[in-house]
Amino acid sequence: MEQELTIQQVATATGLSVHTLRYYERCDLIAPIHRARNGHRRYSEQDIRWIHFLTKLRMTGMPLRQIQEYATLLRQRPDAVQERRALLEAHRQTVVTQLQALQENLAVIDWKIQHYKDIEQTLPKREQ
Amino acid sequence: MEQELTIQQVATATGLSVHTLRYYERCDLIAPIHRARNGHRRYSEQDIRWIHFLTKLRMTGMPLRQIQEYATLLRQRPDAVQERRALLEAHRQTVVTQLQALQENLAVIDWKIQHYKDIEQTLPKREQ
DNA sequence: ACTTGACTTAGAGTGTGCTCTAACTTCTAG
DNA sequence: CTAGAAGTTAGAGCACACTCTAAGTCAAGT
Repeated sequence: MEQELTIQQVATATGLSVHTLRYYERCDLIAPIHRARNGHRRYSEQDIRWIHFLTKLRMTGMPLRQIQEYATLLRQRPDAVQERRALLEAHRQTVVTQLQALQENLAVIDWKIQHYKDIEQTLPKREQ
Repeated sequence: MEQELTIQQVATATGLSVHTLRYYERCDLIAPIHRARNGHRRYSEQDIRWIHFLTKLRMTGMPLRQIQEYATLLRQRPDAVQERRALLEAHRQTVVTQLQALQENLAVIDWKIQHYKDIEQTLPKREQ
């Protein structure tokens, strides 16, 4: 029942392009994928799960370099749970900071939008 | 009482580098800055205010291209308040979406961190 | 007169993260 | 047997946002 997916299927399932999947493997973000007899990649369930998680890391802005470190740790020292947690917590902190900054800057933009609305309401005139 | 700042002072005040300030001007994100007799830039209060606002836009991920459009609108059609508001509101929407995605992905990372904590507590063993 | 330091320009270089190309193989269907 | 679709590789190319360099100008201080 081991379902092995082709690169195209994985691309569809994860939203990454086949180019990106190969690129990530080249950069060691993904461990060397098992090959069919003809040399084509066959992704396992576990591969897919990892790819899903790595896209979460990417989408929170973790650089490929750091994901690569995490991935290496995961493969070479699977029992180094603490180290992996430390990496995730460090990243978590940068995301939280990023989130706060984003909210503050959004507030400024919202304020500006409101300012424009006020101007529009007090009849079409000029403004800085 | 018109305080005119040098590029270095503006860099310090805004957190941008002098290189970036000149680059932004070249890209039309900043209107041509008034020059002293020797050709050196002298930034006005208004210039500073605009640069501060543009950094908010940048920090929320607005591409330079879009900021340039907004800046052009601001300079060439100062009474086009509605158009500027439309640009800001479109951007606002992408920021809100971005914010939501960030929070969802952060939740996944938090879940993973908690998972690691659980493993660490149930004595040093292995894990996927 | 000379050095120092802040500025100027055009243009080259860099880092990140893809994205695409060319040339090739391999499998399947007609 | 052949055409076409899907995969492979190494490596080139691209978009974005800076970042730096080289060569020069200019004003102030010693």
